Amino acid sequence: LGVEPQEEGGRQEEEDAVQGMNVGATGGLLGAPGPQEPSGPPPSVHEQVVPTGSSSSRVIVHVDLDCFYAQVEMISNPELRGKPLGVQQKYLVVTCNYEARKLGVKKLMNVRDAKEKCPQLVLVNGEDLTRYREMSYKVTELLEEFSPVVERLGFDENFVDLSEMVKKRLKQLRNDGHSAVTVSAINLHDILHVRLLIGSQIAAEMREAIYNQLGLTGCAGVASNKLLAKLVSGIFKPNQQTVLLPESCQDLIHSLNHIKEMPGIGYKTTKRLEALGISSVHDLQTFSSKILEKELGISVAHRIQKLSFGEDNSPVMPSGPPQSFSEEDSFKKCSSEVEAKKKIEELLASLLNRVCQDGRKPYTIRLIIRRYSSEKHYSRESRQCPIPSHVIQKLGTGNYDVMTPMVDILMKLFRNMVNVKMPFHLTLLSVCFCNLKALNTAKKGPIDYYLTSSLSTASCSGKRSFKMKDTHMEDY
DNA sequence: TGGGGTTAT
DNA sequence: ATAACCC
Repeated sequence: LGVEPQEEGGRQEEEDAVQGMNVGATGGLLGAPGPQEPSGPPPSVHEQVVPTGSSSSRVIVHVDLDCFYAQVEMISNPELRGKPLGVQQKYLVVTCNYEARKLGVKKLMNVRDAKEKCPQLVLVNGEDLTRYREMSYKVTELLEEFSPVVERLGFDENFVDLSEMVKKRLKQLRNDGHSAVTVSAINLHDILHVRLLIGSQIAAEMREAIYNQLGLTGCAGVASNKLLAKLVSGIFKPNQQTVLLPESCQDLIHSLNHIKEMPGIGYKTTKRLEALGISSVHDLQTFSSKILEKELGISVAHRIQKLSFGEDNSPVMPSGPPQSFSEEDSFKKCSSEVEAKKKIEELLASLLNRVCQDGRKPYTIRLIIRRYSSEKHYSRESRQCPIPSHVIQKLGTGNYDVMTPMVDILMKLFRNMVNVKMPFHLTLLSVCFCNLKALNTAKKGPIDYYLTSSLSTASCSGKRSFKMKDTHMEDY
């Protein structure tokens, strides 16, 4: 984008800009929030300025944790800090810390290649996602304290709609008597900037909170929509943040070297676009809408062509609790029913623990397989069915065996997909619980809710459960 | 390519 | 149930 990374200097420039509008008296509006000096992440803030404007009135932040799994591992075992660290799943290094990246290790690199590039590389197994998942939700919950509208994207990214928060802070600034906000900034151009800069200050506060409370560093991008916020968060990479002012929008999207880098344009669409001779953002912007609609369907065509202009009106959807829980395992070969059953039992056992802790109940169960095929990229098959109501009822109640009926169901689904009388070769098994419902389907008053919820937590965790149940009942 | 997730059709 | 997308 023709903008140099800025450390302290970048902050100075922005403080100047803000003070020029007379809101600097709020103190460190953009830079380091006050006395966080030695421990906090350097809240470097960058600002792009170039002409042309597309402007909705939202303020969105995209928060993206740095090499998340590796950070969690370094928190679990501080001895790993300072060493090149990779997180391994099967024969892949799925992510690695920045020490490892400096030595040439890349995400999703083969373990052999990684060791060759970097013999000192320390590897930890990351196939069990439990700790990552838990930390991930802590981050989301922390962000929800700032503003309730938080959308998760994977385990390490979150969008937050800051529009309401920014509105409140602007109002507060006016009440505090910052006349420029009421008088000079009636200028529409300036007020857009001010709102984004306030968003950037909130982003710095979010990163600071994530670091102080959870020990994690990450990047943030602030812009007027999700697409732009996401793209801009990746400009200055570890532990920095960037705000996109509207005039820089076109520069940002044209900094993409290929349409495949556009979030929302995936593998398949990229292939189809390339077949039409479309490879750059400019190609997509100028391509005939009519032909694009015919090739991709009106919905996809319209959406991705908007994306190519940096336009994205999709709302930040509050993720809330997960819609599904699944566990999967991949392997070189599974070719017998007994073998499959063992693996399915393992997956199911972990899932039952998770679903129990969640408190809600799944009404549907699904089994997913991947068959071996020598070069036919990717394809999974699945079978699902309702979970019988008598099994659902036993779900929270620890002393009844829920494994046996569930395994029976799963093996029926298995035999429905795989003809076990013929040779087969599977490379993946996965079990998924979905269609989750809160246990109090008969929604009465708050009383009813409180009772059912305490009973379920109680039955979930063994010995403590009765105590918890009693306490709750007495409290009530 | 792993071990997850989501929504649309 | 699958296909597309995201990490």
